Amino acid sequence: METLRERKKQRTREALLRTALELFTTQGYDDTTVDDIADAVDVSQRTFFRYFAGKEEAALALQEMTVAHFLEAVRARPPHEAPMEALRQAVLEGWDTLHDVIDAVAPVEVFLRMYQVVESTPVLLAAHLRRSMEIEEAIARILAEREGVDIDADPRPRLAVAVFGGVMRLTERQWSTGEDFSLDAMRALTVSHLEQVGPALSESWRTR
Amino acid sequence: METLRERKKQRTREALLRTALELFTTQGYDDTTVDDIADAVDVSQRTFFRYFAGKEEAALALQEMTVAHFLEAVRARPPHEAPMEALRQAVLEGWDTLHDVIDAVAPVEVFLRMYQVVESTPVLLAAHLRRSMEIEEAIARILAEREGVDIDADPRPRLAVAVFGGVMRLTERQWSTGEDFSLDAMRALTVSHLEQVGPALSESWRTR
DNA sequence: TGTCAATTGTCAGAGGCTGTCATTAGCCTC
DNA sequence: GAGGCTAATGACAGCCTCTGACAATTGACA
Repeated sequence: METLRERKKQRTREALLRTALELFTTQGYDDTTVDDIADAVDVSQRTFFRYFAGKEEAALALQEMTVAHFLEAVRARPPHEAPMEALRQAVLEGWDTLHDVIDAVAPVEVFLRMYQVVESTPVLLAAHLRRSMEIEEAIARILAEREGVDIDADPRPRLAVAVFGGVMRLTERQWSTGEDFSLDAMRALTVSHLEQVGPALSESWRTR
Repeated sequence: METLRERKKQRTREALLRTALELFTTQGYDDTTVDDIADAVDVSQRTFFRYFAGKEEAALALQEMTVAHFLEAVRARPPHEAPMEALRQAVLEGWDTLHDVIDAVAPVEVFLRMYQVVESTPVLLAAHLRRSMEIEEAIARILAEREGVDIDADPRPRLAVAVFGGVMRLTERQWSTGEDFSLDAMRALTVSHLEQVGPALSESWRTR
């Protein structure tokens, strides 16, 4: 944060983001116009669009901050771990260290409430899912490198990530619509779901 | 198709849809405005929005037509099949009988090209993914009923569908970006991917 | 044929987003 | 520290998606 100019820019961006999140979580995403946000920060609407590609980008900014963090966690997993176990541990680690990434911008509570906003706002949920797809591709590449296989010749990296991603998205949904909306609950649900993937894929469920 | 009024409505809707698909597949989704479509059909823009909730709905209309068809295929699977196998057969059956559903509105080629448009247009891809999520919930309910388990007490139906859905979305993506963009290729890729899910989830990939 | 209801067109307007251009304000050099 | 340079902002104007409201049209039906 060198010059005054850069500090001002930083402050404007943070003010815009904080205000946007505040409005999104209190009056909802659709009921918040870009003008509302810009007016509250006392800048022109045009300025908002110079900092964010669109309303969506502001709404998903917090989640985006956790992405790099999670990818790094995957990369840092010890090589002897099996692929799925590495993903599992990386996710849990990501939740456990969420504060380190989020706190500088917003309290974790805002992050959690935004999660619900995303899940309950069709256009945001759609954007979130598309972004998740991109992230899955990135993870598949990390996994392939980790295991020393060619990602274009061997389908297993992308398949493993697709399965993992499917389970994680289900977990997100269940979590955000359930009653216990805490990080602990998310952690527990993740563990539980990953444990039951095996049984769910087994031949028959009736021979339980 | 009783009255003249209803026939006219039907014709207007079909003209709008056909024109929309034509324009989307030739000049792209983003470069096609609703006015373009309405003008080509010689109706007002307002009329377009009376037939379709938005541009998206027109773009995804063909895919939507196959959904009910696929759900029916799942329901029709013999009860002795294991859940995952039932889903697998239903999907393959869906592809094999695509003509029965699509041909009345558009040639299969248009369906295939729209698939590529959807996959390469961010906003459409996002909408498609969100819709896929809703469909997964519907399938999970069918599976739960089939197997006689409580969908809210037993996580296995949703988990199985989440895994299956993850693999199918990967398959869609690989297919739409590959060189062989035929129904046969889709069929083959589906079979191949589902065969390799097991190995991809196994402990280590290096002991191959 | 005349009444009723459904379909459509027209108009106005909100909201997201972009290009353009003038203005402002920080930065840097002499 | 005055002046030139450049980055950031504001102010418009405009396009596109989508919606509400109202009037005009057109099919349905007695």
